[in-house]
Amino acid sequence: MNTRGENGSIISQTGEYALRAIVFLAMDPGIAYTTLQISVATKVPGAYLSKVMQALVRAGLVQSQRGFGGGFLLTRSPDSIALLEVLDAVDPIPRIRSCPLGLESHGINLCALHKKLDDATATIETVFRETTIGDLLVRPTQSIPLCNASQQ
Amino acid sequence: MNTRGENGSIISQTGEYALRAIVFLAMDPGIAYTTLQISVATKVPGAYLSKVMQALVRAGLVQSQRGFGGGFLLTRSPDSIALLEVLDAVDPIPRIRSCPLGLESHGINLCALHKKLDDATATIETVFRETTIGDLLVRPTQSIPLCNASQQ
DNA sequence: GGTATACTGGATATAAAGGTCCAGATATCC
DNA sequence: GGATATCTGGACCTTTATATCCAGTATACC
Repeated sequence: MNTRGENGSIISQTGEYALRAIVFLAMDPGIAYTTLQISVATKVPGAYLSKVMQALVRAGLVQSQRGFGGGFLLTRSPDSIALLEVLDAVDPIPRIRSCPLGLESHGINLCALHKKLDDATATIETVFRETTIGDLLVRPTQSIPLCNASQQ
Repeated sequence: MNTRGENGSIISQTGEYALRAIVFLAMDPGIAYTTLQISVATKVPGAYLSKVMQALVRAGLVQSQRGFGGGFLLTRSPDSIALLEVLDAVDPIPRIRSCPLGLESHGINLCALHKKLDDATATIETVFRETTIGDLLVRPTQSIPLCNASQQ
């Protein structure tokens, strides 16, 4: 019913865009990049990226600077930014907090289903909480990752 | 950018509907239930559930019977149906198979990002592959789960 | 101060997911 | 064989996520 032709990820397209932008900025901490520069490098539609960056600024993850020489800049060290924070800034991972069916007449087994679904959600939430942007950066001293192998 | 007010799950709304229906049918294997009955019990919009059931029939998970006394029926034992099969029937979990940016000029760090995202996806895919509908059913011999506690 | 650069925020457009409706096809019962 | 029950499939509507556009504002340079 849903082809998911474009997105192709468990997180929203917007969430992915936000992560791409933050990772890109993290590659040169201290240097400001414009929306256009980030857009080209990360292949995110410029006009939409503009909205995404605004959300990241509001969340305090990124600092903006207008005018000539302006652009966007991380406010913190990449090692201190969890992937989850970035996702939360634009599109939080939805947890199942109450039974979607209501309590009255719902079967106990459907309850077990939602427990399982939320457990799975909690698992990836934990992964994203414990992984930082810094973890994704390839340092010069480290070996080159299997980039070609895992993509082609 | 996305409130996700309704769905509230890491899988699509449609995927959740499909799971609810299958779990419901699994509670009484061998008995046919109509769209209306399933709809009421699982609180899935009837007209839409009709579409979801069609997909489950096409996938071979469910058998349909028209006319008086008809309805839907599981084709297999609940213990042999993985959650992943149900999701695949309506809305497969999207894996990241190739770099969303293309290879040429993309940063190696964005590659690491997608690797991480796909790893997380693979994790929940595995959970859903190894959990069966039967696992969600509460047998009479088992104790009552913490249904009220985890929902209200 | 004028000009060019760049973010901000609101309005609007497009695409996809979710949802409805109904005529048609089968099946059962009497 | 008529009446009723039920799934099927196509057309259509609604809502949400994604994406675009542009006027406004702040900043830097000369």
